[in-house]
Amino acid sequence: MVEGSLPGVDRERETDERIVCHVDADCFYASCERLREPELRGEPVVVGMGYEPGDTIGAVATASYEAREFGVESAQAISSALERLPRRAALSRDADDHDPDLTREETGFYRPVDMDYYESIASEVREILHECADVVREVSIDEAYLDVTERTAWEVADGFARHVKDRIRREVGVTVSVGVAPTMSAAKIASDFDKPDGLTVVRPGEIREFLAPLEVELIHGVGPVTARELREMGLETAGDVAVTDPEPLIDRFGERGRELYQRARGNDDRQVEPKGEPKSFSRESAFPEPVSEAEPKYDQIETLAGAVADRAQREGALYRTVGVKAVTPPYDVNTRERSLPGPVDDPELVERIARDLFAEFESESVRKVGVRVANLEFAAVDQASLDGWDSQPAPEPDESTSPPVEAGQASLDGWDGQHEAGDALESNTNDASSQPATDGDGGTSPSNGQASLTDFE
DNA sequence: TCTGGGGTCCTAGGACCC
DNA sequence: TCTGGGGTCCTAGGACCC
Repeated sequence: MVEGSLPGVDRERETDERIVCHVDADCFYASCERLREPELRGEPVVVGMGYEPGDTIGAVATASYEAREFGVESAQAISSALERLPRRAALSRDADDHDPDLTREETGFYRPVDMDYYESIASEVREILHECADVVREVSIDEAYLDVTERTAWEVADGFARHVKDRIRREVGVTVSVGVAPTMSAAKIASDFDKPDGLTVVRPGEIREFLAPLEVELIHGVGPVTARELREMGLETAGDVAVTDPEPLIDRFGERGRELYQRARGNDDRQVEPKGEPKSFSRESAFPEPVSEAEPKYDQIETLAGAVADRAQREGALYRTVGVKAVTPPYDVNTRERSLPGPVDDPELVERIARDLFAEFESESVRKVGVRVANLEFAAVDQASLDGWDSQPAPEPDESTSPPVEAGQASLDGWDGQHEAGDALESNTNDASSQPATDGDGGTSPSNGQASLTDFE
């Protein structure tokens, strides 16, 4: 019943009176683990990277509310988490390994991240969300905005939200918190307001009052750095920001300052829109301790380059920019990137460019490395149609599969010794970038290939 | 909090073009 | 060529989010 629109209400609505629902799963990874391991219910559960017994680096991805009571938090290092909440298995397996005063109640369960499984649960949730709304924006695996303007009305919005929550709990088995408000930004804050298993409705006209007492870091987009600066400016709450002179905010934070001011006042005219294609793919990994020797770093760069290129290929993405990241002690993040004259799908080239860009850090102490591809273009075709030209089982460096590579190599002259003297080699990157546009043999380059298949999606 | 991984958006300077 | 203004692309870094 709540899913139908009520007679007489939808015609009169202004566009600025949307009904936006923000749905946020409660400690999603932990809930998923409990789904397949019901013994974990009611127990402290910590899910994270590097949680295979024996791993020493890693961090908390999700801590159940029981685990949070011990001070375990998201993004915490595994070592800190284990100090606050020892591993339950350690208690039972090795009685000498822990404080003898430790009771069962002071230990928790640790599980490694299993994204494939969480993804499968998330897709069940997504299905329900799409049945409940006309427009859904998935923000992450456990979070989405719904525009439900046409499906409900303010008078019954809480019943609608309850219905969404109940369906997800009954049909999937995880709990979510829901916020309903006239704007995305207020809905987001509302879903967080009463977690876990929360339901908060903020009606039009109530936004300012709802936001006013909230600490500034609760505003989306305000992190530790901005929060500290705001406090230095004497602004502690959203209400403080809402009534301050916006000029100093704009001077200090630019566009973000303007936006922050508007958000604090409850103004946010963004519409709920589906997410669109990704803009980049990346992989990174940390060493157990900083590495100075070149070899292990290059090995890792190669592995990551391969993984990133593989991901792009699986997703049907061409990329025009390749980048690397080197994190040096104490925690300096360095990035280098290079753009190619045209989009390619060429794992070998990703590897070569990544190695080349990384050379600068070859002999430096590095604690973490990463590889990234960006400037993506998606071939709007299904995998079967891709088989003909870019999904060969063992892709040969075949000119016909990725013509722009040649131009790319030209821009790499000087390090791989492949160049001959010639016009292309005098070109700088910007000159070279005009080449795809002047590509005369339409149909042979991947970008042309995809253009002709656009209608598939 | 001595620090994991995968993303997004913004800014700012320089190159280059008209 | 003592020299304006606008626009775009590229690169590096930073803040933030989950």
